[in-house]
Amino acid sequence: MESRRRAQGPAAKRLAAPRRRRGTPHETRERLVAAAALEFNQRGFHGTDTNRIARAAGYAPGTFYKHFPDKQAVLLAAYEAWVTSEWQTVASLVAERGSAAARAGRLVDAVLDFHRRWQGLRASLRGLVALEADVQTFHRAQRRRQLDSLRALRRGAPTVAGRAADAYMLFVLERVCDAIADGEVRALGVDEDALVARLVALVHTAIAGR
Amino acid sequence: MESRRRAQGPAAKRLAAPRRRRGTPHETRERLVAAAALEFNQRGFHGTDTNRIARAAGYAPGTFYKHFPDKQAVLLAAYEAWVTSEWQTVASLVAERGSAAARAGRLVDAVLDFHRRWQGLRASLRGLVALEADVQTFHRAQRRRQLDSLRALRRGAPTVAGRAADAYMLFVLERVCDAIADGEVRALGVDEDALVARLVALVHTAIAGR
Amino acid sequence: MESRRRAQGPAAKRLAAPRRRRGTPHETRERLVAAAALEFNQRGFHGTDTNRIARAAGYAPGTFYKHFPDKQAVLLAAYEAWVTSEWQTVASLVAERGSAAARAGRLVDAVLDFHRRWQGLRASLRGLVALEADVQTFHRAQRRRQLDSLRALRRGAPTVAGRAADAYMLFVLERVCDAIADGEVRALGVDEDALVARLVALVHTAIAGR
Amino acid sequence: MESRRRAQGPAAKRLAAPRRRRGTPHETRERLVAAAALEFNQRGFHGTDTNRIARAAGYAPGTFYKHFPDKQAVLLAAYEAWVTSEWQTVASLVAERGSAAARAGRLVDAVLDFHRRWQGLRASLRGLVALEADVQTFHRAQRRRQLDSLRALRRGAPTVAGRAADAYMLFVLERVCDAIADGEVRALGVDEDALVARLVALVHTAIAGR
DNA sequence: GATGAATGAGACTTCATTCAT
DNA sequence: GATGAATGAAGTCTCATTCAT
Repeated sequence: MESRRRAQGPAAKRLAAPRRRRGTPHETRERLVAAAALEFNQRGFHGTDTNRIARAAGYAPGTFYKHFPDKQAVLLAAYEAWVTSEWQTVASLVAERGSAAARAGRLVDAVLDFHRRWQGLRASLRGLVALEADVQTFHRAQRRRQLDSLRALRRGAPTVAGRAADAYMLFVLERVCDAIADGEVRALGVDEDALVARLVALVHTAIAGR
Repeated sequence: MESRRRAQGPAAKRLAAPRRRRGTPHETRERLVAAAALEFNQRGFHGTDTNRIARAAGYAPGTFYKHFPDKQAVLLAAYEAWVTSEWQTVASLVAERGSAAARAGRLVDAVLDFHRRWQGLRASLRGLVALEADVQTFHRAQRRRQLDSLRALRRGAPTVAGRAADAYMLFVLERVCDAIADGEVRALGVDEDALVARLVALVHTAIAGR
Repeated sequence: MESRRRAQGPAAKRLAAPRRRRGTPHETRERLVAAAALEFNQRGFHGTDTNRIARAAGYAPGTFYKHFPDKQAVLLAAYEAWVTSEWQTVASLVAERGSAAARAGRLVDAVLDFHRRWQGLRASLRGLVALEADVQTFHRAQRRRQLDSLRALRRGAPTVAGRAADAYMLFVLERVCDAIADGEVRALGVDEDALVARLVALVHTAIAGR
Repeated sequence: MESRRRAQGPAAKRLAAPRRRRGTPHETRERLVAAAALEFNQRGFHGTDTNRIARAAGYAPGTFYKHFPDKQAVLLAAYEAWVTSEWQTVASLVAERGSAAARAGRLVDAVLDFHRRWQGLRASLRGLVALEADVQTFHRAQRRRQLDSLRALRRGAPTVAGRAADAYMLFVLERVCDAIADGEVRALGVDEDALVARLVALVHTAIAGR
């Protein structure tokens, strides 16, 4: 009954692991971010797990942690990719030729499209921004970038009033697009076009001076 | 029926008796809802657990499930309590005497106050509305109630355009108040008063016709 | 391809869980400690896991964490139980009637027996004491208790020299008993009885004055 | 055969080139052993991983497994290197001229120094010796070498009694030096010098006959 | 009605090991 | 010989939920 030690035995050695090189680490990371964005968008941050994200990207669980320290880190990466992409689109639309009205219309359409595609991710994010300090910090940094870009677009004087107007526009645009994107507007029997028209008017004012 | 106390043995300790918080089932339920609202507000839906909620309310884990089928159910109950309370306040403010401008100001203040107090709960909710069918259904029902109330307040013609305007106002009010409530506005260096002024103007227009 | 949310479905509810009340929580805890002691003793701290300990004690994995904050905590509990038990035995042997020589002999036998039974646990402990601050703190507290008890047993002057002699005895007793207990002595072709005799002599000196 | 450098493109960065540490396989192995010894000493066997060891030695994870079949193998290699080094030092000290007392003093100092430097490695080892058959076998082989060396040093009769005395001395020396090395003695308020004096006396007896 | 110990699926993360390059 | 991205089994811990008392 004594000294029953050394229990590990030969089975202590870990098994092999067939693996396929599928490009650069950077590509792997991108695949993970893309898979995570999709997962978060469809099931929410708390509705998936890192194993599932890795599998969706075509990798084993461990691979995830070679590229991100934890689950929250991909969220941030996915968030950043999305914001960057959206903002580039917006910036190029604003810079286009054409009447301010036309540009405003295209801009609202583009934002609406982004919100439709990333509705779930956005919803998850809002919950996390309120509770996770890192996410909040990141979110505010993005917002600041947006505001700064807006100011540059306006070429106007960086008065506080201007900044408040910009912020107001961002909040309104964001919220109304969310409402349309997640189907709330339609479910409420509210006319989407009427809301879009309001948004276009709002944006028009903001970029008209340019 | 309320005298159920632990029979105290002869050597009854001087320690404050465990003091069972008894009462009607309704009271128990209310305490649970209140505790849940606080918990969700502070730590988010995924940041607490039902045991913790029960304990915060002064009950054992099992008690929770005597009153709610699952965790989501309290969220809905807490949500309803909050919306009802907010809307009663709003309705009474609108109904007050005084200029539309004054009433609009008080209304915005009140909404802002609610958002400040329930910032965390609101943030959690947004994530859940997008992901959980039941929460979404519930949320839309509340929204419909709000729109219907607004229409009644306006006493105006229930045109679709009016409904769109009301919805727009709700979305804007909600989003900007959230931004102020969670500190985003201040962190961005944006003038809060300027934003509040915009909200008041918006609300003023909506209730002016009354 | 949009809004594919609400993925949880009915399977989101957790399943039932038949459970049997097997006594007081205190008894549960004791069973867990006992099972952990056995596991650590046989497979080492890093050779088992908390799920296995729980199962060995007749419980589900979660039960473990109702009684201990983490794996290290049971280690400490098992350690304490063992030290207490050993020291009670030792103290009662020292207190017995009879010649100092006879008592010294019985004491060494008893210590040796403890070391034989808890050899694996002791070995694990030594590694942890060096690396985990909490374990080290705990270990030193136990050691201090031993030294204090020894001083009391000696009834002698609490001189530093006396304390050094006591510590020396403890270390030697411990190490040689370990060597005998884990079979090293026999494997080396060294005469166990000769070593035991040395220990008895050492202990005799220590308790002779009493 | 050593000129394998990354072909540097035309735009070769000024950054210090990756500087491959090449050399004979033997050198690679030695570096790995040295790095492992340090890692085990600081963080314990279960506190590091083979990737970390490889990196610390300046290599990639795969390189480790070109030189050792598994993690345990480096431990053994590090252990052997250390024991050999210690024993060479001890042997040369014993062989020195001078009084037995002086030599005993220097020997204890040397052993204590070794224990201080390799405290963590030693602690890890003790846990593994009890649990891993290979480590135990290896450890006993080393011990036998020590005992045999001691006998040779004594030039005396290889009686069993003598062997027991040698073993006793080794155990005591080892344990007390460990206790001093890991700070336990000081933490207990025990006089280190008094313990060292006892060790010197013990060693003196052992080598006096020489 | 309330209790609270117990459940167990499952999420997050680690790391010894492999193999295509 | 070396590389290092990838592997995947496994361990630690959580928490929504149940049911015998």
